This record gives sequence, C-alpha cells and structure tokens, in this order.
Amino acid sequence: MVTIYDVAAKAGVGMKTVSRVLNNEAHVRPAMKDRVMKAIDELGYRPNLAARQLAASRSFLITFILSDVFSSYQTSMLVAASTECRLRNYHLVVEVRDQDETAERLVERVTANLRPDGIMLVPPLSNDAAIVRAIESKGTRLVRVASTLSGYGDIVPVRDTDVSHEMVAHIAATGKSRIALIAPPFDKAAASERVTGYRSALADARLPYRADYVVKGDFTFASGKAAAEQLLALPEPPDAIFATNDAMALGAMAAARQIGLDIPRDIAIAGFDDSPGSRTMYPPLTTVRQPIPGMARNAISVLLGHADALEELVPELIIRGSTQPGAAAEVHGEDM
Amino acid sequence: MVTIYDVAAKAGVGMKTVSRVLNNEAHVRPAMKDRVMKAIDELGYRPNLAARQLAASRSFLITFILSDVFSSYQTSMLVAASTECRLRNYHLVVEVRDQDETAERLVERVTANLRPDGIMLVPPLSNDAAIVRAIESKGTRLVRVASTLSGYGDIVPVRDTDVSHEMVAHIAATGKSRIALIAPPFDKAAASERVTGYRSALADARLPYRADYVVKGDFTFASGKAAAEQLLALPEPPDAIFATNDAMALGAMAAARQIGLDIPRDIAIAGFDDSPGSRTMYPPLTTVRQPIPGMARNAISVLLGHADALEELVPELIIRGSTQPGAAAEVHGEDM
DNA sequence: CGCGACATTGACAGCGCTGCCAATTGCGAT
DNA sequence: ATCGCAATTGGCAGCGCTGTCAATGTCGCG
Repeated sequence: MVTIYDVAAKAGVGMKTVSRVLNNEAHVRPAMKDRVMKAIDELGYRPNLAARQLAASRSFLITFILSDVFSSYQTSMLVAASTECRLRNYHLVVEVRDQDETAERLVERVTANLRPDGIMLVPPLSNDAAIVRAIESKGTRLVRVASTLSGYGDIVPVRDTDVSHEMVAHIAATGKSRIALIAPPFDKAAASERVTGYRSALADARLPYRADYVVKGDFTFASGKAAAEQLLALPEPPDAIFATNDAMALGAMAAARQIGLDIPRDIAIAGFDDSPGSRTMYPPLTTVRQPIPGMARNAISVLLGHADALEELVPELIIRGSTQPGAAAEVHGEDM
Repeated sequence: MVTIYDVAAKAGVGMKTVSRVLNNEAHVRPAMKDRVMKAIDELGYRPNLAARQLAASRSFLITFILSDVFSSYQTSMLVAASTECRLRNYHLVVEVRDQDETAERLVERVTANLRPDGIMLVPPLSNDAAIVRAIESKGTRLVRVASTLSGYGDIVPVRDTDVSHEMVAHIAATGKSRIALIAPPFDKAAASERVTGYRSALADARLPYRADYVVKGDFTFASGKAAAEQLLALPEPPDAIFATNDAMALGAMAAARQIGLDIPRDIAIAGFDDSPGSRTMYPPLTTVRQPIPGMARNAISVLLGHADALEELVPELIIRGSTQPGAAAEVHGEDM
C-alpha cells in the first residue's frame, strides 16, 4: 500500500507538505501543490482513513439513525444524505433503532464505537426528545430535519404550512366543500404546520371549520383507514379528505373503495409525501413532494459547518387523479 | 478519553492482556479476564475503532451499495444487514450508485477511501457483472444475494421456484384457468426461478402453457401496467395475472381498474415481494414474502466467515384479497 | 524431584497520518 | 544591499491499538 511517505519521496518534498495538500491547508505554494498532486496521481495514492481518524481524532463519518418504522421518506433522506456525504468525502453509517431499545442505549452504542463526527435524525426520531437529549449529553453534533424547533442540535426546518394551504385550496377549487382532515398524532394542533395550512385555507375559501371533520391518525395505513371510516360514517360525510401523509391517504382510499365510493367523484383524497405508493394507486394520489434531496444536502452542510450556502426549499403540490379526474395520466413509472 | 492503558493500570495487568480480552483471544485465564472486564466496566472504556483499524488493518466496516432505483426490497435488506452488523460489532456504510457512474468508478471510490472489510450487494446490483468484476479486481470480499450463481463473491441464493409454483397453484385452485405471467426482463427464461415455477405449476394443474400469456416487464410499475394492458387486449384475455414483482402487479391492478374490471372476480392479480404498497391497496395484493432478515443475516455471516450456522430460509405465500375475496381482512397496517 | 512443552503474560515497535513547533525561505521596505 | 516579518516547509512526537516475540509460569511425566 502506498503511503504518504512514498508520495513525499516521489515529489521530493517533506511528508508534512503532502499532508497539507491533502487537507487543503493554506501555506502551500501552487508549484509545490502541483508537484504533490502529480505524485499522488502517478502513485495512485489514497489516504488511509483510519490513520487520519486516529491522528486527527475525527472520523469523517456521519451516523444516520433509522427508526424501525420504515417510510419512503426516511429512505429517500438516507439516500440523499449518503450522496451528499460522498461529495464531501464523508461517509454515512446506518444504524437502526431496535424495537424497545431505550434512547440511552441507542445513543450510547451509536456514539461509543464509531464516534461519528455527527448524527443526522429525520422524523419521526428527530422529534424524540429522549434521543435528542441523550445525544446532547454525549456532546456529539446533531442535525435534525424537524418541525419541532426547540432542543439540542441544528435544525433543518420543515415548512409545510403554505403547501398544505395550497393543497386544501386546490381541493376547494375542484368544487368540494366538505373537506376533512386526517391529522397527525401530535397533541397540540399548533405543532403541525399541516393542520395550520388546512385551517387557513378553509378560512380563505369561506368554508366552515368543523371539529368532526378532523380526526387524528398516527401516520399508518391502518389509522388512516380507521379515520376515514369514521369520517364516512358521519351523518353528513365529507366529500374530500386531506390526509397529512400518504400512508393514511392510502388507508382512506381503501376505506372509500371498500364501501364502493368512486374516487375522486364521490370523494377526493389527497396525501402528503409523494411516496412510491402514491404513484402506484389507481387513481394515483394527489400529494405533496418534499424537496428531500435538498433538505438532506442542507442537513449535511449544516452538520459539517458549511452552512453558508443553504438552499431555499419549497415543497411542491403534485396533482393527480385522486382529486382531479383529468390528471390521471401523470403517473410515474418508478419502481417501488 | 479512557484508553487501553487506563484499563490495564486499573486492572493491574499488562496492556496487551487487555487487548487480548477485547479481541476474545485465547490464552487468557478466566480470572484475568474477569479482572479486566471489571476494569472496563468501571471505567466505561470503549475501544477506539480508528486505532484498531490502523493497527489491525481491518475496518470493521461493511459497505452496502444501493442502486439508484429504490425498492422496498433493498431497503429491507439494508435494515436487516445493519441490524446484523451491530450484533457482530461491525458497522454498515451506505454508498449510493450515482446515475451513469461506471462500475469501475463506483467500486474505486467505495473501496479506496474506507477500505471496508467486505461489500454486500443485493439485486439488481448483485447481478451486475461489471460491478462484480471490479470488486474482484480490488480483492475486496463480496457477498451477493442473487439468483445468478456464477462469478466472484460468496452467494446467498434466492430460491423462488417452489413458492412461485405454489402461487400459481393457489391461483389455479381459486378456479382461474387462464393464468398469465408478467416475467422478469432477463433474456433466458431459465434465468428466472419465478418463471420456472410458473410453468411447472401450469403443468401440474393441467393448464396449457401459452406463449401469448407471458409478457416481459422490467420490474417497474409502468412496465407492469403496459404488460397487463397488452394481456387484457388479447382476444381471449387471461382471468389471472401473476406478476414477478409487486411493482408490476400494482401496474397490472391499475390497468385492470382503468377498464373497470373487478379484482379478483374478473381478474385475479398476484405479485412478488410483499412490498409496502402491496398491503396498502384495495384489495390488498396476494404476494410472496421473502425471508429478507434471514437472508441479510446469512449474507453478513458469510461475509464475516461465520458461515457455520446458516439459516434455512423459505419464502412464504401471502394470500390476500387480490386473489381471494375472503382474504381481504388480512391487511397489515404498517406505515410505508 | 527435575525437565521439557506449553500456556500465559508483557514489552515494544509500528500502523499512516496530523498537530505543534522550529527552521528555512522569500519579499518588501529601508 | 540589509533587516524584519511573514509565508513556507519540514521534523518529530504521538493518536490507541494489534502483531511479534521474548519472558515468565505452569503442569505432566519419567
């Protein structure tokens, strides 16, 4: 294996100079730098990560903790984060939270062995106070993609209010007037931007806010189905349902289909996340596409301290057949 | 940070003895071992991975390469593999293959920086000859979950013939007699165990094999939809479609639904993979559940040379509403 | 009871790189 | 040309652990 000494010898410079070039440090004349680069190329030299880690006591590793509840959202974040790490010569290590593993044990094992330079958390784990606190107590850097803005760690905010508003406005524009909401499980309604957007859009459209049209779900298919069943059993059932994620929206679709309703004629249904499943339904689901790659890029940037040029990110309304008959054609053929 | 020297001092033994205990080497008397263990506990000592890597020139890292085409199959493998690594004090690093990145560049960057002790590949990447060859040329250990049995690397085989046979037999048992197949894209029909099972089950059920009932797809939703449209346009259309993965089966469902067919009455549809989407359809999709966690466990075991106790793995038929009306209740409520 | 073989333990030299500090060089101003 | 200061460059000591090998102990057997 070729080492930094070989490069130094070949370039006729001190070993430390090679190190400087590798680390892009200041105080190296361009001519030197070129000579070193050339030697590196010719020798096919690759720095030994373990040695750098040991000497510099940083790991060039970021840990991404996956919750044991899978979601396409998490996976997309993971992929985008890994890609971003690669551009910065970092690497992404995946750890999965075991069922019934305490926050402390999880964080202990994640930080102790590998000593990552940072940890990245996305929902739902990013809103788990116990985990965040445990990471804080270890002193490991943390970035969270989250809507809850308090607590330890830098935060890449999720801004859902406007697009939720847009969504409900879109549904109203298709002529629906009894628009129900399957809300997130959080206790405080204010905790969810998606709920806020729903209410403001109702107000704008001069539609009444009805408490019986708002049912909580827990982001699972089953809870969405149950919520929809409850809504559809109302004396005056809604003619549209906006579910705050796709899994619940699919549950609502199943509930509607089960009692023979036509989507979107009898009931329009919309979700949130643009999950693979939203595209493989018939009719395909109207939903919201989060700028996930950008969010992941921002998160890694923040974590690595290059917070200078963060991207401006805007979620996007994806109108498909579940709210607008003509839109059915816009199905993508991606694998799931 | 507490080091191995601190532990040695506290336990009153040589530093090397602590190292022996850590690595579970032979030639340490139980009494010694206990003393060391106690010291480790009391000090909360954690070995420094970077130092071990450098000294032992192994990385305790396994790289999992993700193809840029997402699938729930890949994700499940990833999660299971990560969990398994953790039990062996290894860590899983994720690298994503960039679109239009050559196999050589991919493998170069994956092996050069991190120098993982092994690489794990699952379909579709595990059948990519160029990647496998590139890894071989780097001399990095490789384990592949694959049905193609030739080439470099240890292989965890995928055995689909029997369960495909079972699936088609099940469909035939529900009274369907014109069972079509949406086949994998491979050139040689023999390459796919799923096709083999289909043919043998037809023979067993004394149903004719009809070439016009076999259409190739490429594992995407769109290709499944197109294939189903072609099948349903036949003069004598099939009354059942077995798609060799779920994405294509969902495409087939969409095609059937679009022309107003009832599932499963007019046409039964079955898939393969037990993807999240298969559960969130109405009716839910009959499919095959691969023993993914076990496969991942086996793969990591093989990679780490503990190939002694491999698990016996059998895929499982999951009968749901898309082939059997009564089965509709068996929907799981997992999030996607 | 003595000897050799083997089990156990410890000492020490790196693994390949970075941080610190000292040595050297270059350059503008006098 | 000379001096001072800052920009460059190199040397060296580890980072914390494992591999090698030598130094002890230990035990069975004659």
